[in-house]
Amino acid sequence: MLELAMKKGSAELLILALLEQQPRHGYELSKLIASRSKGVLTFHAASLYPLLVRLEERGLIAGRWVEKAGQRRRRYYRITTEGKDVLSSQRRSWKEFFAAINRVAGVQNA
Amino acid sequence: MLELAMKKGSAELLILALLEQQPRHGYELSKLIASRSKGVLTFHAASLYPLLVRLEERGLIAGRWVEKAGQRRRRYYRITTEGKDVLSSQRRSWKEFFAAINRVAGVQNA
DNA sequence: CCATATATGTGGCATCACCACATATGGCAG
DNA sequence: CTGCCATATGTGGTGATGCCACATATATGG
Repeated sequence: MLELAMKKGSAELLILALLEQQPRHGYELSKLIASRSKGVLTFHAASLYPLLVRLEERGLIAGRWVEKAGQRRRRYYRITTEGKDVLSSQRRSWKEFFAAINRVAGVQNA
Repeated sequence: MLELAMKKGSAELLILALLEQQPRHGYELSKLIASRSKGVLTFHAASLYPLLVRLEERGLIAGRWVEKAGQRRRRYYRITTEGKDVLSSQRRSWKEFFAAINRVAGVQNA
């Protein structure tokens, strides 16, 4: 498993990117992050739900409760226009970050 | 400037990588990280010096004071054998982390 | 009937980068 | 010669964020 520290701040990017494709609920997001990263990234419920609340407070995502028979209630989130802007900006920042790390520490050709 | 959160944990990798090349002192490390990353990464004194102490306590680097006339005292650090092992392992982890982020969030082709 | 997966959430803790500040020396401009 | 900047190392307290343990509630399968 990866070190705790290096994961900090990545959850926000991952959530926004997954919600860009379609609205999803919290549990689905945690499973998707784990499966698509092949188990490398795993964000726990205690990290994820408070983060979703913060993202909604900041207006980057919008949630609504969906109740269906034979299912526990789910809160589906969709990305907002502002969220898309932030995602686009974060993708650039992460790319820049990766490039900088590679330049200094030679991760790519290690 | 990059977001605070995404930098967390990267300082350790950067320091070990720079010390792999040759022994250096704290101030030099902070300047090197800033210049080689073209200003994208900037670790402040208040982050760097405590981290150097922690790395030395963990046996990954070893420091010694060097006093020269016409210079303030400097503490030069060299990477230890154990530090090289950890660096190698961290390079792998970061590479894995980058790949995972790219798979989930599509940073590479954004 | 009980364990597991689904589904959301809280309280307290650890980690780690930051700001503000402290200390000390050399060199340069005014 | 005085003030300011770069060099050089360090501390105390704060904020952000992920984690563990725990709590709650429903559907499904053995």
